[in-house]
Amino acid sequence: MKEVAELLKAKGLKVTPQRIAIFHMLCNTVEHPSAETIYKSLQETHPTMSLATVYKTLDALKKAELVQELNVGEDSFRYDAKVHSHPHLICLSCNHVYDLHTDLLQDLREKVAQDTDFELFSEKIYFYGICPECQKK
Amino acid sequence: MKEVAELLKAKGLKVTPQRIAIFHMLCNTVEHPSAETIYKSLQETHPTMSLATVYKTLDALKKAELVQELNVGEDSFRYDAKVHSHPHLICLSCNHVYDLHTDLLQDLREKVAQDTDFELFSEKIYFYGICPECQKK
DNA sequence: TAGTACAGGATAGTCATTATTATTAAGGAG
DNA sequence: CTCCTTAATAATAATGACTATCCTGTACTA
Repeated sequence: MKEVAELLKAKGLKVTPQRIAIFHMLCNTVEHPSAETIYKSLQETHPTMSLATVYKTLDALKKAELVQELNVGEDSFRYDAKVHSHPHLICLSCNHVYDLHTDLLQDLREKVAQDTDFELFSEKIYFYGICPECQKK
Repeated sequence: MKEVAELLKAKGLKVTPQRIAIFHMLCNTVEHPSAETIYKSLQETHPTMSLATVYKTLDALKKAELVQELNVGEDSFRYDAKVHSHPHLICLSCNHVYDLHTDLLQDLREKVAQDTDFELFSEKIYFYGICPECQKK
């Protein structure tokens, strides 16, 4: 919990209970929640927190590069505290979003940059399919 | 123009002037337009066409797999008549979206499927950076 | 050519996100 | 530690992309 506050401060963000709660929650989940989901799951511990605060905090965290925004094709964004660029796997059955840790994409950005003369900063890579759990059903 | 109608019919879609216009426009652009953009650019030739028709047509084309929907992180979707899965390059300066034709990603889906035990159907890959044009400025 | 199912047009509704505004609290200076 | 300034929060209204509705019109089948 302490570290969370430190990270915020290190980025020049004012440290508030709301920001700590949201960032802490994102750091300790593997779920890639949406703003709405974050809001609901913090209702218990922070019942007075406004949904607008969640959005603004996520925006602040995003700009501070403490969080990345995922765009898996749903009607809302999801958020990931693992800010290092990595691909995601989306199960079309249970709608879970999983991190993919692989070195298959290691030099990809560099190679693409060479091929296209683009100056590349980041990439978003999403794979869509059925997760092992759902395949069993 | 004829082929466009044939493609629609082949997919069991009723052939209407509006659908022809929208699909034809998508087939002959490299711009990856949004629904709004499509609507505006067809105003001249089809002034009576409703925005709702654009949305409904795009939905029909998407379901018929004649078009793919892109989600580059803007507040609206873009559409691409090149339905074969291919990566896109987004210029953060001019906001243009470019197709990337490369074989760097050839066996990627297969490898990822093996690594993760997912059954994979598709992927979306976006690279973000500055295009050669904008770099000159 | 007539009938029917489905597409189009107009527009109201929905829902995620953003803007607004008054209030409150964080964090630095003294 | 207390005051002050600035920025964050809460509540809520507004925005804007997209969807639903509903009635009219038209593409296709026989």
